[in-house]
Amino acid sequence: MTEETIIIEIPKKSLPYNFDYLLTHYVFYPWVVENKQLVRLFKLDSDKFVLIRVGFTEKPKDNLRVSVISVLRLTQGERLWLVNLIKWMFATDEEVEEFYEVICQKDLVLKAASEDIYGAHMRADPTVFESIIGVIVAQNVFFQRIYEMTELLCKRFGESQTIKGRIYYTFPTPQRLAEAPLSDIRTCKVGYRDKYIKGVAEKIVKEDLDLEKLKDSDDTEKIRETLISLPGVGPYTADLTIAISLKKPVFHLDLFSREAICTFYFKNKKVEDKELRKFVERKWGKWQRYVMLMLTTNTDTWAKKLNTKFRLKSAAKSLPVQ
DNA sequence: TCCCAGGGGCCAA
DNA sequence: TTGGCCCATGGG
Repeated sequence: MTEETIIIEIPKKSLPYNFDYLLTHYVFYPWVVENKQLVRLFKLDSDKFVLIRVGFTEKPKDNLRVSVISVLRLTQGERLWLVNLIKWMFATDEEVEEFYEVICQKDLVLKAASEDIYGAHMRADPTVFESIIGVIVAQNVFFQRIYEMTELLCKRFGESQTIKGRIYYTFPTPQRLAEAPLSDIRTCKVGYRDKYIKGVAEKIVKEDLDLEKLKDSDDTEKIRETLISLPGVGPYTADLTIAISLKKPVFHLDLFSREAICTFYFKNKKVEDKELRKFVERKWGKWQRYVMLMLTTNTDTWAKKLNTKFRLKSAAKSLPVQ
């Protein structure tokens, strides 16, 4: 068992950086929060298990402080791979200053929405597959339930390691979910989504798809088509996956985001999807996915500042973990 | 009990 | 192409 600490500097141009936001919002399994650190287990291609604990230090400047525990010593290449993955997941190179200091300041709604999570960077999943499963699980349920579903999936189909007396899980691989009986997946309380989860996994395995390659493409229309060809993936799942996993400038329309846009920008009037898309793309361009993050995070809370009632309850805040 | 939820597949017009 | 229904599960 080896342990080392890696410091990842957050470039000045990427500030402000709100780490507290990451500790308290959208913390889905296999991520867990321990002692103000985001903790999770990975299995590398070389089959080595690695536990990372990502924390934050402000002095002498804003850094991610990552503690890496591995059963077998990592090679230089593996360490580099891990650092790049963490930078990607924690969006340390995303230059959000213009968004928070300019875009949000000149818009009353975004100003209210951004106050409590000012400087938030959008955390990305390590793989596109994980994002797809995460979004499928979010279809047609109160968002609060996806915390439980992802936890059950990881505990049932992920691999585990016990480190310092605690047990940690990896996110399930496509292989593992592809070979699982539907009834086993169903035990994770995912309901009718069992066949979507297995279906996506099966297609990836059978057709030897490499969804990570999509990160290199800028043809979002093509990417969208590719994703929608997967079972259980429609426009919502594809768009949200592209936004959170591929970091392309798109946004997702769902019951929640439609209602948010119509409430705050169209005086509660119902508006066609086509028009909503045009409106968002034109108004916010490359920042549209950050705008959607603001509009859909803790909406019912900040709406009060605008003397507006918002019907739906946002479940962006994860339940407090010990 | 019924209704609804941060959709997608399917099938009839 | 569009509109309705169904699909599990859990909370109000």
